Amino acid sequence: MPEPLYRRIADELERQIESGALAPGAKLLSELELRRRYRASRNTVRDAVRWLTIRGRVETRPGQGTFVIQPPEPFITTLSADPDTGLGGGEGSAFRAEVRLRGRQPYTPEPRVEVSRATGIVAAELRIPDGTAVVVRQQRRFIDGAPSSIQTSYYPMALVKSGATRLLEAGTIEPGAVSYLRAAIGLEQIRYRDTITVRTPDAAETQFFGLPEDGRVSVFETFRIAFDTNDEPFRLTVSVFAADRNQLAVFVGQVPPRARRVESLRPALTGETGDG
Amino acid sequence: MPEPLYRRIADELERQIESGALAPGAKLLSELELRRRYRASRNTVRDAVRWLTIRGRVETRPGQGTFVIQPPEPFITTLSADPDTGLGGGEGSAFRAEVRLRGRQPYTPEPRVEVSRATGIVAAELRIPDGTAVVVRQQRRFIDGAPSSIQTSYYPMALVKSGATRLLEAGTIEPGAVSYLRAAIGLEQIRYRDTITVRTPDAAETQFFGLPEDGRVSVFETFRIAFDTNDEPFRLTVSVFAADRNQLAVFVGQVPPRARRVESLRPALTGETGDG
DNA sequence: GCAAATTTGTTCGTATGTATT
DNA sequence: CAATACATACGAACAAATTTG
Repeated sequence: MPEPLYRRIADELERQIESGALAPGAKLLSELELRRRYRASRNTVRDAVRWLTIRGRVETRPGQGTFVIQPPEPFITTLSADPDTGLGGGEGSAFRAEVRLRGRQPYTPEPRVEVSRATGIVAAELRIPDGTAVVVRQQRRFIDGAPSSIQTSYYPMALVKSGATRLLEAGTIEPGAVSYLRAAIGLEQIRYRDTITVRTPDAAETQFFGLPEDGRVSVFETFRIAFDTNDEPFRLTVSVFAADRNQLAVFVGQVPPRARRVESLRPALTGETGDG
Repeated sequence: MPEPLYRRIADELERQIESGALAPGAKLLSELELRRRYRASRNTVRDAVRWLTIRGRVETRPGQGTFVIQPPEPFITTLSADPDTGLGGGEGSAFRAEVRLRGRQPYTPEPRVEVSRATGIVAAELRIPDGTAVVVRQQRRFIDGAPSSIQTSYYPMALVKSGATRLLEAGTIEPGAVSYLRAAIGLEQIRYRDTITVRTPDAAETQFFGLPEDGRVSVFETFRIAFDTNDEPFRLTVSVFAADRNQLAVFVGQVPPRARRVESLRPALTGETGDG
């Protein structure tokens, strides 16, 4: 019946965090002090701290202590297209514009460009045979110096042969690849489809975003297929966002206003909660 | 320099999972067997299993063993509006239609309806004074018997006074509350804004969705504000989705096709990964 | 239905290593 | 270099959940 000791300690610490007695950034008592405070063994207080760590409430730093997590100021990426530019999901210059509008500092180093062969999902979504050459353009994006997202786009090599040669150049394409394709070869993007998933980051993403290695912070992945006027897919863009510092917005209908940052509401489940 | 022992054990087990040697649903060796197999103490083996647990690769069941996670078949909810019905994000009948279209079985018990007072975010987003009465309608949704999402809508009581009395009734409003408001009091929803976040589930959500208690599986939260022709917000809908069994889709542009389920691509970071 | 065996969960103690101040 | 703090690793015992005989 009674909760295990480590949970009682964790719950008590969590209450102190919720109440503000332990503010974001504050240092918890050390393991030895917690051990005395709760008359538990060091392993048990470590279990309590680990529980809070998995829940994303605290982080431990070797040699320093355990600290209450300071949630990063979230950045909102608008997936639906801007009515003026047609850009959405932080494509091209839209990213820097959206970031500056919030009074924050964007940084987008030169994209990495390479040619590889489409396999699996890439080939299937672009409706090209497995092994067909594709241009891969990868853009890293930073906000206020912190890594924010990684965008990887796949274009069939056929587009380059049709005259869109700048796709192969290493520099940024301003204001965006979509505008360039329209200007260069008359390719019109008439619609796109985004699919959003949440998953555990892989090792490279963990490293890039500076996430904890155990994978307790997840990433968003948006999977965008863009179609031309012939209803053919001509671009696949995969964007990966660290979930602890990003939100997504979608506007449907007339005259989109600006997205507002949203705190979580956590609506209470009404009535009895255990009938499922 | 060498990786700690528990990580080496975890990595080896993870490789076996990746390679398929340990298929989804398979039972791992017991802790005692792993202890012999890797010549490590039971605690060290448990650390390895915990690592995989946090990463979402395995789950432990007391008295039974440790099993490779079987990822649930994801369900895709389309946030953008259906061009025919104007419904989006699984509103009203759109949910059951979208589920059936996938050959799966929807279940939506009667919504819970109650009147409470708007505070904080709810009041601010609906632009009504703190403490104003609101109708709260909460809908639980199941797919193939498994809890899938919880939708909570807040309507200003003023709508009821204007004649939309069915908002207070406990039954489902078919085909949806939006159509009803248009028919009953001429209220037209001309646009909405969704904001999507990922967070740790609270206790009630953990219980409803049957998620692990340590909060390692996160939830999506979509925050929808709907506006009428006067550009006034008249509805706030918060939907919470278990992130391990849901994906979201957004269509932008002409003639949305059907969303396709997407496996994660995990695009490799090109070039050196450590310049951040 | 019950008892035994198996398996994970909790808690303690102890020792040593590594990172930071 | 010393002190402090967290990380890793071992051993041991008992509890709780589940399956098996």
